[in-house]
Amino acid sequence: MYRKHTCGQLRQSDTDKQTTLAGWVQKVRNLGAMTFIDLRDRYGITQLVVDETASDAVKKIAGELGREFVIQATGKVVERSSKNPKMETGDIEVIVSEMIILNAADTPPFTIEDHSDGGDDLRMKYRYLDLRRNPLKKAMMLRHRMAQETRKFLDSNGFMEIETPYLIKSTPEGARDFVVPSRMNPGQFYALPQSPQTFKQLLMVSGYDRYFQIVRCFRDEDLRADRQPEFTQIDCEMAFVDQDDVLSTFEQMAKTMFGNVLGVEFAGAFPRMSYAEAMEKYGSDKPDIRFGMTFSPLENLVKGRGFPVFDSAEYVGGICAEGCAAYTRKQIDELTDFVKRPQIGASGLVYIRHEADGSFKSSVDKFYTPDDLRAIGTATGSKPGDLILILAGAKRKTLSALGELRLEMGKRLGLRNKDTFAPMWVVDFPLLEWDEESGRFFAMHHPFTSPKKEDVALLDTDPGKVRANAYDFVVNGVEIGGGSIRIHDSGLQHKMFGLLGFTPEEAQAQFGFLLDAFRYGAPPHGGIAFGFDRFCSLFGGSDSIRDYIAFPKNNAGRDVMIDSPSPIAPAQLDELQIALDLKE
RNA sequence: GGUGUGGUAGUUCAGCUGGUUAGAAUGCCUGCCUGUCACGCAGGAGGUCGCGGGUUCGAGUCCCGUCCAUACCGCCA
Repeated sequence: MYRKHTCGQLRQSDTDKQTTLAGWVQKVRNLGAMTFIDLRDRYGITQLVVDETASDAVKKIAGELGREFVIQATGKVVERSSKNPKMETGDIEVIVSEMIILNAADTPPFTIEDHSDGGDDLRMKYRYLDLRRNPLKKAMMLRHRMAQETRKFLDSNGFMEIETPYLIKSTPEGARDFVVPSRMNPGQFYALPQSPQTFKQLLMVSGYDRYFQIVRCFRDEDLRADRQPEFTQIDCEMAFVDQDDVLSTFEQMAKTMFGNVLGVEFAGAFPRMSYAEAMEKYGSDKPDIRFGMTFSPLENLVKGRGFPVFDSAEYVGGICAEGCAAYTRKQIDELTDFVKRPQIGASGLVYIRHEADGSFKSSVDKFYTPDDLRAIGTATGSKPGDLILILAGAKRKTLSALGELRLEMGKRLGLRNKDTFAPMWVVDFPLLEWDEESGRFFAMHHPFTSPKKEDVALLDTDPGKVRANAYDFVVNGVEIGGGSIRIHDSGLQHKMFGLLGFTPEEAQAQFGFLLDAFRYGAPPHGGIAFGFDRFCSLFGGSDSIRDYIAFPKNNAGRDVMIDSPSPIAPAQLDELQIALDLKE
């Protein structure tokens, strides 16, 4: 037995006990005739003391210790003469009588402390050392806790955990697939799943009417702080349900997780907002509703006064930033630069100061009378001391630019507190999205999403107007989950593929298994998938999901620790009958 | 594919309009130290200024290219 207690376990009540601890040397403080050693493991830190009572052998070993040596120490637990209230084990220490080095260690390239001196790439390269640090340990524990709460909730609500294959079939829709060559079928490739979508639908056909899986998914697209090429979903599907059934079930799951993991309770139901309303009021399909500052349409008030920018605009909208009337010229210039950045793409920013004395001053005084400005103030709900910010232009683009400006102002005004959670459902997404470039419709969610019953007739006349039984779970402006009620009728599914530009033959070749299955008794069904990594980072208060993944990939999709991806041996390529034809 | 930011000691960073031998902190090594817990004190070692080219009497500093990291846009049904 290597240890009797862990390094986070001993308390004053254990005084006089004989113990053996094992762990990593966090710090050695040699005061000459006595040496203090902080011994660390997953559970905490306990102070060891080598004093004058120690044998020469123990003293010699104490002198040889370095950071991160793995040691085992035996001794008596005693109350400290000078306690450390900052440590959980700070009331006691262990007077060492025996000590052995289980494994010496090279000096680590960065400090294993809460605030490490290591930079990101270095810590990625030595991820196994980074994981020894408290912040990472906490993140891993949070993830573990959330996975357990998920399983507990779904299990107790009758969901079955069923594994679906990772080696599946490449499909043309959606993200780029990762592919895996098949040795036994030369020239043919598996694809790694972007999600187990079709398999969970087939499970519904099989009668497993409540399924879930905490499952790895793969997408070969460029990375972001909140996007990894392999990521984890809480993937769920239910049969004999409508949209309300799915939403209420998973609203309950989310509330259970908020409650059990964070101790955060929500009084009423999560708000539900249509996609159309989210776009009109927040300029986003994932609004951050921790704060208001919603958009006010202003076309009717501003057009026809000779200001060309507004007169020619398809859309003019404003937000009211509370208490910002005193913004300096420099601050407003900063905001102008912000909205003019190519990523946002507005051509300019108009402001109206609602001064503390009730008067109005604007950057467009030349075109608008005080009464005009007052009317805009009323429309945007401004009070004395507020600043009204107005963007104009093509509707879609301007709404999203105004949305970015709103988020920026929310940040500046401290309205986006990480400890505040504002969950919501966005519903009634459009079924289809027109793509100018390829001149065809794409499924906004995926091709298996059902249209709203009352909109089905529009499929033939105006497909772009059809709303879907699709929904997203959004918290604090982050899309945490999304799903839909699926098509379970093979006729409707055929029609959908047709709208997406598939010939019947192509549809049969790509999704024949699903269309076939629907002919053998498919129940009405629908489901949802949560981005588990994002869920964890939301709970942990971080914008990056990498902190919640034990071994993440870097910006270029590389694992710098194991140095992957990497070339493979010619013999391996030969076996796969693959020849490389690298450009450049 | 594009834009921004960064790359200087093991590590985190400073280094001004180009100018003597490139600094600090921390870590590391040596010595001293009986109550430390960010221990303290004294001393020491440690640098291809990412890489390549250019401008210049002279480049860590300016210019061009390139690589790496990172955030975002495109992309992500």
